[in-house]
Amino acid sequence: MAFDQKRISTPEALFQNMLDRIRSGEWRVGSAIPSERNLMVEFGVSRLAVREALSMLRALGVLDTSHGRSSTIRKLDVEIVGRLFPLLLSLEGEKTYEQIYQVRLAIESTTASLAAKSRNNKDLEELESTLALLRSQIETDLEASVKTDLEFHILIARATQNPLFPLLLEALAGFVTYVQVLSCQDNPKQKERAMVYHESIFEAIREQDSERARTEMESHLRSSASRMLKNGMIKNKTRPF
Amino acid sequence: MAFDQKRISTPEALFQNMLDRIRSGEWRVGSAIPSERNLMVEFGVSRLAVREALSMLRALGVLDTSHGRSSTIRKLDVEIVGRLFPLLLSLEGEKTYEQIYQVRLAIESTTASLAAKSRNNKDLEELESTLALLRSQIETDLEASVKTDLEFHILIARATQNPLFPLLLEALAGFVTYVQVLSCQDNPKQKERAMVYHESIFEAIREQDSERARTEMESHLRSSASRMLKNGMIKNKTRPF
DNA sequence: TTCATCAACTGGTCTTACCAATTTATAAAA
DNA sequence: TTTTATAAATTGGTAAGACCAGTTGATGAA
Repeated sequence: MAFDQKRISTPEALFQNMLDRIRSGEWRVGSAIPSERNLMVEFGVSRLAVREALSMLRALGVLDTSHGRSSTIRKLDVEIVGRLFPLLLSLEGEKTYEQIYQVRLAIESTTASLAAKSRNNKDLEELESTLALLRSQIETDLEASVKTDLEFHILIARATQNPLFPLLLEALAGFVTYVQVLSCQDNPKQKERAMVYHESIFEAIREQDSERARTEMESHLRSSASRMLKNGMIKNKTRPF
Repeated sequence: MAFDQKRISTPEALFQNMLDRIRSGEWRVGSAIPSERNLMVEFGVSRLAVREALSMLRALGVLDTSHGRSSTIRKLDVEIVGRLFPLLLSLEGEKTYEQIYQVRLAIESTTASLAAKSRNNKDLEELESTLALLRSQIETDLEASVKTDLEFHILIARATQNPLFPLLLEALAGFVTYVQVLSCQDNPKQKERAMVYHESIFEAIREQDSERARTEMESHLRSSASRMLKNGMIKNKTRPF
């Protein structure tokens, strides 16, 4: 009786069935699916079961639902994969700053490099204005500058034109920012040094020098991480929020 | 009137709330959550709403439910990410593949490098035996070799001693594997070429040559990705099942 | 033809009730 | 006393019925 397979519940079965219909193309992307009432008679189940199954599709992001209208199958893009990253990371238990930093370095050295290749003019403008904002904030509102700092990094990730990068970065950064808030107030000089890096990175991206962008980003992250660790701000565990 | 944000429905709100509880650690992984009846009084909603919210958690694989027992939280099932891939592929095959590949390259070039520095003897042994298995499989069971291939990469990620890497890789690689299964049967020669790369990577990790490990890994991924795209394996035709 | 109005959809939510596993408390048996 | 059987109490699974609230489309008046 140990290997007692969990009997699939009605909503679960419906869910699988509907997923199959989507995969098989019976329910095509963009088109409307039958109403809940119709589904319940078709499957011969209660509306509750139908609604639970639909909820599951909704949770996966494959179903678009709004009040009076009938639900439609949603066009999936990589973004929904990315949406799961934050969850993935937050459920992993406690993480050290170093672990997150390692991943961040892996991601961001690539985003910098890719951004230099793929950035368009709009990206460039946004980067520049954010940089300007950041410059003003390190003199006036250090605390706010941390948020802007992160924004700058995310803009770079966005400039890769690959939505997975900003999503992943955001998920990672959620664990780190609050630590930086703690530490930045004490050493405005560090902030200024970081500013120099930011400008170098920006220049490299503007000039589409992907190698330099990568290098500068690496240096930037390495330097800020090492001071973070040296200052002992982090200690060990980080927990989101 | 136009920017009428979709009002979040009750189950949706519950879902978010519960997700937050999980993220914040209020509901810890492995522990049981309150019963549906308790939840409905706590939130002041109907049982239907509670059940729909729980269904969503279930769909993401973060909730373990069986009949008479109370539900328990579990780590996000990376498999469910994989479940989405077939749906993703049917649309923008190449674009999707490329985007995921970019992230994978970013992650894996780093894992190879870090693994060379941090691997212990046990890691080395596991890598070696997996490599041996892989070698035998490319002659006997090509299909199974795809799975072993992935395992090899994940072992490298694990050898970094940073649990975030294998986690991310698993989520990303499920997709790649799926595609490779489609394509590998046709070209065993490619498989052999990949084997050479695998061995180079292994050697570099064994010799703790992190730079070479990174380089070989990059070459390996680049080569396998380019043939994947060139062979037109992805296209849009890949409507599974 | 144009536009307002009103039915007939559609999803959103609650209530009540009962079934079916599981766990626990309880009482009987060893 | 320990063990074991048995009976609640608890938990999830499912159904049916009723309303509410947006949306859509047909109807009919201007």
